[in-house]
Amino acid sequence: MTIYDIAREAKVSPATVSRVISGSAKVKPEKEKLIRSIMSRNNFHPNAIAQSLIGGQSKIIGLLVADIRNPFYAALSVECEIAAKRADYRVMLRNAFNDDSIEDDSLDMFAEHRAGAIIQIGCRVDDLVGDPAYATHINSLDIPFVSTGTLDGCNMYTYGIDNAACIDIAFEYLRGLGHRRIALFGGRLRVRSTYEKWTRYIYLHGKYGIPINTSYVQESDYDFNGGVECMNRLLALPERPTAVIAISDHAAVGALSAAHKAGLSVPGDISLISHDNTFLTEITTPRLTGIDYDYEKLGGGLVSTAITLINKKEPPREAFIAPTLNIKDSCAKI
Amino acid sequence: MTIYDIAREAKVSPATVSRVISGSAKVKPEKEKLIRSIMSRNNFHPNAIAQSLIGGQSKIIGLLVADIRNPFYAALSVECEIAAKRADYRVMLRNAFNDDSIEDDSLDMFAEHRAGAIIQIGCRVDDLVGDPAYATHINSLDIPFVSTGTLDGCNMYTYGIDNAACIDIAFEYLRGLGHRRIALFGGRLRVRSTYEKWTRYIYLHGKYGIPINTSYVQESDYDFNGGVECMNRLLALPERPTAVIAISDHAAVGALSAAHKAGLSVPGDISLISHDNTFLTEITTPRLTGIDYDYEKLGGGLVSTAITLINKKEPPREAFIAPTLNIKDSCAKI
DNA sequence: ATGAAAGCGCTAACAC
DNA sequence: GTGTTAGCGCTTTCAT
Repeated sequence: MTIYDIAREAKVSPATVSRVISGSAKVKPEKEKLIRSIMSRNNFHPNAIAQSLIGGQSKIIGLLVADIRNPFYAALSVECEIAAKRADYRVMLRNAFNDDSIEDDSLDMFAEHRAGAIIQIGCRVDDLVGDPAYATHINSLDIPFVSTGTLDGCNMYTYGIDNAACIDIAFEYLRGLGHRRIALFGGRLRVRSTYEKWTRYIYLHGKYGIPINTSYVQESDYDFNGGVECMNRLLALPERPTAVIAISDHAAVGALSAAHKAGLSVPGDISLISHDNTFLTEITTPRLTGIDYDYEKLGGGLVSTAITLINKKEPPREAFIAPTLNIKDSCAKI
Repeated sequence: MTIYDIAREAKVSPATVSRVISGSAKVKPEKEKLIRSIMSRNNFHPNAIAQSLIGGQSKIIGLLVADIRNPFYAALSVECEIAAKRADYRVMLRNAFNDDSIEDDSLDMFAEHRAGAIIQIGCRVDDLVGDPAYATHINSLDIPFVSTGTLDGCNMYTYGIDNAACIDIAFEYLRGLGHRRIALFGGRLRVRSTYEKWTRYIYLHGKYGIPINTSYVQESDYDFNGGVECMNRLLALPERPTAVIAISDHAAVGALSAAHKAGLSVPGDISLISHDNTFLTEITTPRLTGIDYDYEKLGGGLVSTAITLINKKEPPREAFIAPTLNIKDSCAKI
């Protein structure tokens, strides 16, 4: 079933059928009605492939994420999909699993499908020190590239989160509750967002003249076990912190578990504040207070930046959304 | 950059370039080497759109899930993507969010992209009583349709989970631990998998001559709050169960939380067994014993069924993988 | 308002 | 082994 079949049945030219599909030009109402009825009677679906072949570009946005099983990426991907749909674009999702070769391969796959734009969330765009080869690869594609992160030497656009502000909010909140011995843990310094948070953490200590206890800053994986390990290390300290900022919900849940196992009450004995506000914060006891993002705005911003570029307009090179504090039950006055 | 440009530069015909891209026929090695070098020097990516236009079909498998933020769907989607990639297919993911109109729209979108097959996990293929209109819609597409569920009147293939076996395993395990007052909760009877589990639960009571306490079977949402509510209802019973089978990890976490809030120990006072074995089972205290699925096999089976159909072969109409028991810390001898 | 026809980038059948 | 050529289904000038 093609527009030729429809045209023959409606006794019009294929061009006329095309016009009613795309609405690109006026067609006599009675003809249009006839054509539409023939199309629906035959379950006709215009061939997006043929349509794309003409423009040299498909209405697909390639979405490359680190791992959709991580609730943060899942939440953000969903918002990207919704935003894309609103603009009549579809999302082609790929997981990179922190495997460079999958990441490269995904880029090529998007290129082969002539994606209008590529959005990447996680993996090499998160590195503090970017991989030049990856930047070159991206540049060679000549496809608009948007990310929550950045990559030096890459012609790209960033729509991300204000990481320093995350720490500002968490720190000020804890400080307002009377905390002075505040730890920050989880994550890797080679990840830019984490690096920026750590930097801000140090800056704030300087600002308020609080001495820095280097043991209060701990590196780890971003997951449950990372949180467990960090918390155990902190609890073993001679002078343990009264409050803890975790780099992710997942790590925070691990930290909470470790604290409970050590017989401590949260927030009675130690306050805990998290990042990402995924559903995990709702299923723990106590529920986790944490830094929240407007996922809809973030996903919408990524997509609209991408679509602006597809339309040959110039969006801002960088934009950062402001995080907010979502107060639940895991922090208390000291 | 097209194969024509490559051909001109290599002084061969476009067909020869096509041959080296697809490997569909022998090409003199020196020519092939030259062509490949020209392609890579120019970052040439063969146009998948043009390729698809010929076959009338793309190498895309449409994957329709209820909600990727649910860890069960995320785990399964990932396996589908990996399996598809291995067969040189790409996955186009769509979330339906239990919204019928999005579900229908997604189907049409897949059809427009000439997806080779559609895999659906969740939503209307899970209903005990199928929606005939949806079946008609699927049938009209004339695209191979594979699902973990089923839909009456629909020309489709099922690759799912043996739900009765889930209950067999859980029930036998608890029975072996000495439990006789076993509750089953969560989920909705209008969902086929849940219905099958409930049915099996009742059958097993008959088999062992255990009287059924109708209050021990509770309907609810599949999420955290559903679990909380069910557990609270069970705990309010004059004779409360000694063990509980939750319909999902999410609900189990809620149940655990409710039990703790009521001052009960799990598994000391009450045993808890879950379904799905997502990462949630690892982040609770105690870690949750539960029914596990071989996600890789399930995702692989869905995809290979789809690809078999794409290749005009006939896979089994129905296949069900056997669940297993993953023993952790939430069940104890009575 | 509508039709005719060229062409998007590629593959496959056919010829040599 | 390799070139020629006819489409795949659609959009889009260019006429009318």
